[in-house]
Amino acid sequence: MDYKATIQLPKTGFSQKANLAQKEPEILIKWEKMGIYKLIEQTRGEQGKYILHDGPPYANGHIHMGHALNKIIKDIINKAKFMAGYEINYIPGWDCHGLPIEHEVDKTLGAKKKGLFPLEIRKRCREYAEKFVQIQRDEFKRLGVFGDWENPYLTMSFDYQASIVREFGKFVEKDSIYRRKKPIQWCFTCRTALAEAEVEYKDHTSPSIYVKFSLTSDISEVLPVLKKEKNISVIIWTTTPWTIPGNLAICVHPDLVYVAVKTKGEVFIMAEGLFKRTMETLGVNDYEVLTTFPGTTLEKLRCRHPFIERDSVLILGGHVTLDTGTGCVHTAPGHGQEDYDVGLTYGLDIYSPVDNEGKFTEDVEFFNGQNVFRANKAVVQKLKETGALLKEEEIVHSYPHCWRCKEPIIFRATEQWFVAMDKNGFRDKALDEVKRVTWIPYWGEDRIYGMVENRPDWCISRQRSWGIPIAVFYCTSCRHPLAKKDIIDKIADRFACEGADAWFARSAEELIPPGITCPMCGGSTFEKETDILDVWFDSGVSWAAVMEGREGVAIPVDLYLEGSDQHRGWFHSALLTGVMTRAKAPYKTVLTHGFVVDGEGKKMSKTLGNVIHPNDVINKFGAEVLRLWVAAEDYREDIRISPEIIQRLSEAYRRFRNTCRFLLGNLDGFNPDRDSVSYNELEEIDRWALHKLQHILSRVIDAYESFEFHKVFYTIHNFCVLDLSAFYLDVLKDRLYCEKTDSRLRRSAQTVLYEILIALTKLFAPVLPFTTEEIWGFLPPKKGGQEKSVHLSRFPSVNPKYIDVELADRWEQLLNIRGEVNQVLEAARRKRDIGSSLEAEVVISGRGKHFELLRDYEVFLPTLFIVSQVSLEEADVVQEDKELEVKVRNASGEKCERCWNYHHSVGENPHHPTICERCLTVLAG
RNA sequence: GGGCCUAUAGCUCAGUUGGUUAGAGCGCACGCCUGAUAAGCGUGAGGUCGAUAGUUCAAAUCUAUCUAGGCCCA
Repeated sequence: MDYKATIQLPKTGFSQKANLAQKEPEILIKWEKMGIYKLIEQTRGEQGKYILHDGPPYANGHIHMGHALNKIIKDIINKAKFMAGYEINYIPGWDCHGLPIEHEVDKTLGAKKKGLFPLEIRKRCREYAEKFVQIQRDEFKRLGVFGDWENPYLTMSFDYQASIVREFGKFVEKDSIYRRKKPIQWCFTCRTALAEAEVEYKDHTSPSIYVKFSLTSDISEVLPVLKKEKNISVIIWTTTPWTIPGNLAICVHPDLVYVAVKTKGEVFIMAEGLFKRTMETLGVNDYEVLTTFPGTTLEKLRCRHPFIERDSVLILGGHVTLDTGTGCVHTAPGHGQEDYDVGLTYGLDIYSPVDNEGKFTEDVEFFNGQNVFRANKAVVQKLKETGALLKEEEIVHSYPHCWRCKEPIIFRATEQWFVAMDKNGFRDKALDEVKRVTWIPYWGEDRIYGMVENRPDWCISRQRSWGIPIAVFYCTSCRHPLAKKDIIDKIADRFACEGADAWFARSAEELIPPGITCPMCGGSTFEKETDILDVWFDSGVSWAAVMEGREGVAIPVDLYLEGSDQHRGWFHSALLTGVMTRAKAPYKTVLTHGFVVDGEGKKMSKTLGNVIHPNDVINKFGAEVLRLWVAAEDYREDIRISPEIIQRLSEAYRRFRNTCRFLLGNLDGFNPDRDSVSYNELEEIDRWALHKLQHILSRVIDAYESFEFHKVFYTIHNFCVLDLSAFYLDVLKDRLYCEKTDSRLRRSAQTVLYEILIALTKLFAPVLPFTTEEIWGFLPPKKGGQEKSVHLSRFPSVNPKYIDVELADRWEQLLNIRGEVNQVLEAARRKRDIGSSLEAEVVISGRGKHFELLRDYEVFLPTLFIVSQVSLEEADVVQEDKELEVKVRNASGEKCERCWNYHHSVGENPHHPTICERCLTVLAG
C-alpha cells in the first residue's frame, strides 16, 4: 500500500519562487483597478485622523535611493497607521520652481536665452518639470507607495502659486519684509546674478598687493609702549585691488595675537603668526618687535583710507585666519560674504559702487566708469602715488567664473528682500515652537534650534525667471516700493486663475488695482518687481497650500518626515512661515532619516562608482526587497546599501515567504468557521504558540507606533526562524501530516496556524505590501469574507485570553532541555549512530525540578524532541553543574513506513505489517 | 574651520541606571534529512566593543583627545 498517499502533505498554489520583478507590476494593476487608495482614504478611522504631510521632492531627474528610502518609510507609516485604525490621507507633492530646472533649460537654450522673454523661459521650465513629475510619479508608484497620485500637489499649479503669494502677503502685513543691499555673485559680462551652482572655480591670475592703512586713532591709550611712535599703520593684503575703493574696515581676529613691528621709523601692525613671512615678502630684514597684544586691543580704532577722504575702522571677526595675508583683513562689505556679515554686525554701510556692467559708478573718484578688473592697475598706481603700496606681485589662485561665459565674476551688493528674524520677537517665537514639537531622533531639536537661533535674516529674493514673483511694485517717479497686503491678495486671486505667468504677461497697470497712488510722492504709475521668491518659501508654505482648508485637516499636521538635511531646508522654512503667519509650527512631530551611503559608509557618488539605483534592485530582486531593506535598517543614522546587504535581505525575504507558504500549505482544506478548535480544547503546545504570537503582536505594533521598523523586521523574522520554523512547525509536522484530516489534534494545530498566518500577513503588510497581498489571496475563505485587500484590513489586537505566563515559563525550560538534547543527538549523528532524529531514543537521567517537569510531560517528550522514544531514569547525576544527563541510543522497534517513527507495534498487524498502531488507528478512521 | 550625528562579529541589529564568560538572526564551516525540497533541521567557529588617555573596586556603557564617516554651514 502507498502510505504516502494517506498523509496530508502541504498543498498550496502560493509559489515558492517569488518572481517579484514580474509579479509586482501585476499586483499594482490589480490595486489600480480596485482603486485601493480611494478605498483606504474613504475608510473612517476609529482612532481619528493621522496626517503625514509629504515633503515635495524636486522635479528634476529620476529618483535615487534617497527618494526611495524616504517614500518607502512614509508609505510604511501610512499603511501601518491605517491598519492601526487611523484615517489617513496622503497627498504626494513636487517642488517645481527654482534654479536647477531653469539652469537645465538654460543649458538647452544656450545662447538663445538672451533673446527670450521670461514668459517663454517659464513655459519651457514648466514643461520640463511636468515631464519629471510624471517620471518620478511612476517610479514612486512602482515601489508600492499608496497615495493620491492622480491629484498630487505641485508648487507650480495655479492654486498653489496663489497660496504662495497670499502667504507672502501675510508676511508683508506683519511688516516683516524689508529691502537691503547684499553682495551676490554677479557676472558683468552676462549682466546677471549667479547662484552658487552656476559658479565654476578655476585658476586665475590676480594681483597680490600689500597696503598700509595709517592709524589715525591714538593707540597709545591702549598700548602705552607705542606712545613715542608716530607713523603707525595696519598692513592688509588683497588680491582684488579694485575693492579698495569699497574698503570701510579692517578686520582682525579677537583671539589672535598681533604685533607692532618697527622698521625705518615706521610701525607696522599685523598678526604675530604672519609677520615674519610678511616682512620677508616685503623685503624688510631690519626690524624690531615693539610689543605684542591681542586682536581685541585694536577694536574700534580708526585708520585713514589711502586715497579717499574716509576712515576705515578696525573691527573683530572670527573668519580671520593665519593661512595667508597679514591677519588684518581688508573689508569691503559690498564685495564679499564675510565682509558683509561682519559689516552688518558693526553697522557698516553695504557699500558697492559698481554697476551692472562691472563699472565703477560716479560715486567713485578717480576710477568712475572704469571696468573693475581694468581698474586694478589704476588702483595700484594710485596706491603707489600715495605711498600706501608696500608690495605688488601676481598670484595664480582658484577664482569663481561664470558657468555660461566662463569669465571671472565679482561680488556686488544689490538690493534684496529679507524677512526680519528679530522683529516682533519672531525668532524667539520660532524657538519656542521648536521646543514644542517632537523631534525624532531627539537631537533634531538641538540641531534646528541652533540653526534658527543663529541664522541671519532670510533673504527671499532671487534674480530669476522660474518662480513666484515678489508681488510688489515700485513708484516710477520716486522708486518707493509698494508692498500692500490687499494688493498682493488681488494678485493672488489673479494667479489662481491665470497662474503666476500673469505677472510676466501683464503690465503693472493691469495688475495693480485702479486708483492706487504712491504714499511717498503721490505718483500713480508703477513698475513691477522683477525678482522672484526663494523656492524655500514656495515649499515652506505647503502646509497652507495643501493641508489647510481640507476637511478635517488642520495644522499642525501629525508628521513631517524627511532627511536630516531638511533641518536647514523644508522643516526650517515651514517653521518660519508657520510661525510668522499662524503663530505656530505646522507639524506636531518631525522625523528625520539619515542618508544612503555605500557598504563602507561612504556617500554614493558617480566618481567613486558606488552608486546603486533603485531600479537595479527592483529589476533584480523586486521593490519588496528594497522595502525590506528600508525596514531592516535603523534609518535614524546613515543607511548602508551594498550588494551583500541586498543579498542578505533577499534571503530573509525568502525565509518569510517560505514560512507563510508552509502555513498556507498546511491550511489546505481548513475552514476556520467549521474547523476551529476552541481555546480550551487546544493542545498545550498550540496554546504556547498562541501565547508567543501575542507577544510578537504587541512588540510589532509598538514598534510601528514608535517608527522603529527594524524592530518590526527582526521580531517577525526571528519569530519565523526560531519559534516557528526551527521549533513549532517542525514539531507539528507529525501531527499535521499523519493524524486524521479532521481530527481534533490536527484541527487544533490548524486553528493556531491560521491565527498565526493572519497575524503575520497583517503585521508585515506595511513593509511587504505585494507579498502579503499575494498571501491574502490564498487564505482559507472565511464566513463574512475577508477585506478585499490586506491593506484594507486592521491589525489584530492582542488577545489577553491567549496570554499564559506560567505556561510560557514551563515551555521555556522545556525548550532549554530540548537544546541540550539536540547537542547529544548531534554527537550521536557525528558518530554515525543515527541520521534522522527519529532513529533515536533519548534517555534522560537525573532528579530535581527539571526532572520533575519532564515527568509531567513524559508522553509528549518524543514529539518535543522529534525522536521515537524518550525514557526517564531517576538517578544521581555525576557531573557537577548539570541536573540532567542526556544519552542517546538507537530507537527500539521498527520504523513505521507511514509516520517514520520507530515503534514496537510495527509488524503486529498482518494486514498492515509496516506501520505502527497510531497510524493503524488513523487509517481505520 | 564651526554646529549636529555615527562607530559593537563578514552583514544587519540587541546590549536596561557602569557590575559574571558582550547577545540574536543572517552568512560561513561541518553534518543530517529528502514528506516545506532552487526547501527544512542540527551543531560549531567568528568580536582587544574605531584608537588612545583618564575617572572608577569595576567601562561597550562616563570624560577628553584623536581617527574614519555622514548632514548642515563657513
